[in-house]
Amino acid sequence: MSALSGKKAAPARQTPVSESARAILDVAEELAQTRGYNGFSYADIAAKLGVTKASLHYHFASKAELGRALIARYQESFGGALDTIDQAPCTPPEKLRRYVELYDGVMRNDRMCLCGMLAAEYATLPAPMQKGLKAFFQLNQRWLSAVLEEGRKSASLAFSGTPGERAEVILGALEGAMLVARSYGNAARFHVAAQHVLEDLGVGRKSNPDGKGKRK
Amino acid sequence: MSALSGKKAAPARQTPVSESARAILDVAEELAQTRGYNGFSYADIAAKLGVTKASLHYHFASKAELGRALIARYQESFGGALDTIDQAPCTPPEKLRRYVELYDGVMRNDRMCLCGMLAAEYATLPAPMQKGLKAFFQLNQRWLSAVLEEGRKSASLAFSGTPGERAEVILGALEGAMLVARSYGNAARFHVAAQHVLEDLGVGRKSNPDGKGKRK
DNA sequence: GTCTATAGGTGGATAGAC
DNA sequence: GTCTATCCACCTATAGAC
Repeated sequence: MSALSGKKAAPARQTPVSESARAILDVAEELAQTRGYNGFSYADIAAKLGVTKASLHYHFASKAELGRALIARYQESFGGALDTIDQAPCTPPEKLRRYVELYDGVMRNDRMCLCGMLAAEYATLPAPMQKGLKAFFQLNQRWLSAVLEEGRKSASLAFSGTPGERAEVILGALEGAMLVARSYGNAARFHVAAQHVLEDLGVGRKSNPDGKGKRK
Repeated sequence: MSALSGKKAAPARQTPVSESARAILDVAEELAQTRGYNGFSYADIAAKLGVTKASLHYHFASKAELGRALIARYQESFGGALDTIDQAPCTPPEKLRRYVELYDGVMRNDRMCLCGMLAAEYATLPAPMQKGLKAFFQLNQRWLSAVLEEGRKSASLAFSGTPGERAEVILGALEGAMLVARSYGNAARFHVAAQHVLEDLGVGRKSNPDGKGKRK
């Protein structure tokens, strides 16, 4: 399964790593998304893969390096998904719906956004991972800002404040909904919350794909 | 300093613990709110207090017990703050403003909500702590639901969906804004995001305390 | 590339003196 | 209540054989 929902968004020349390294990253990613960076060890990964801890160090010399690679691959994968959305000829509301679907897919997988998870542990992370998190959130914020601006111009989206400010609200709302849903609710409750976030922007349901109609 | 912003909301008969236990909880709380449950150790607390690890075990036999007490005290403190808001004669919009101020205070203290932080590590926490988190989020959701329902009846708040659903959106948005702000932005950016969350409900700025005027 | 073996450190936790 | 001393499990990481 891909790093995100499962859709392979173009072959996407991922960071050139061996097949073994990819398998390690897959397991580490799942552990990081469910238990956090400080919540798993090389022993956990080794056990799941049926290898020894020492062999992991051959591919990733340190846990810090593994963590850095984890974020880099996630960002690449997520960025690819955003590119795919941009390449499809669709309206700003439809773009936002697809954006939310990315998060929906993660939740249905019983995980939460890798970077949202790691953001909680920010103060304990090595500097390269901290930089990676900032870059990931900026990537999201930039993409959302562009979509919001386009939507405002075409009157297909309605919101107060600047596109940049609103992008931050949306990003926070989705990350937070995942965070809370994992302990308090579930994937279905996340979906409901996410739909309300879309509604607030004037994005209708799928039965209204042009997004012109607002409810409330 | 109190568990929250700093306002002492009534003497609030906190869980009956010794002065030493209180000091331990204070330090542990700060560490948990900045580094997470898996991001600090008894050694960290002992160092900050100038005592030995062994003496900590006298007050809290296990880290799991310390974590449980941490959440219990936080919930008690937070619940007290909500009671204080309810006892003051103010409108639903004003109640929400004060609710957001609680979170603002936490952020200005360079922390994030204890339970939002621990929610990320949910899968790694002992069962009593998991139950505590659920209870905290339910407390928030119930309180917000009641305020939203009251606001809808008096037409001082406007929102789509049920009060319960909207409460979840608000809670997630605030928790997520804190989460993201700590790595990507700062307390000031959290404040901006939180104000937009209020605006979306038709809550105006302080210059308009009755909350009747909505913008955009 | 993967293994065995181990180093060196830190985690939570306990026994028993004071 | 707090200390010293210690236990043992686990952590990341390395050396060197295969």
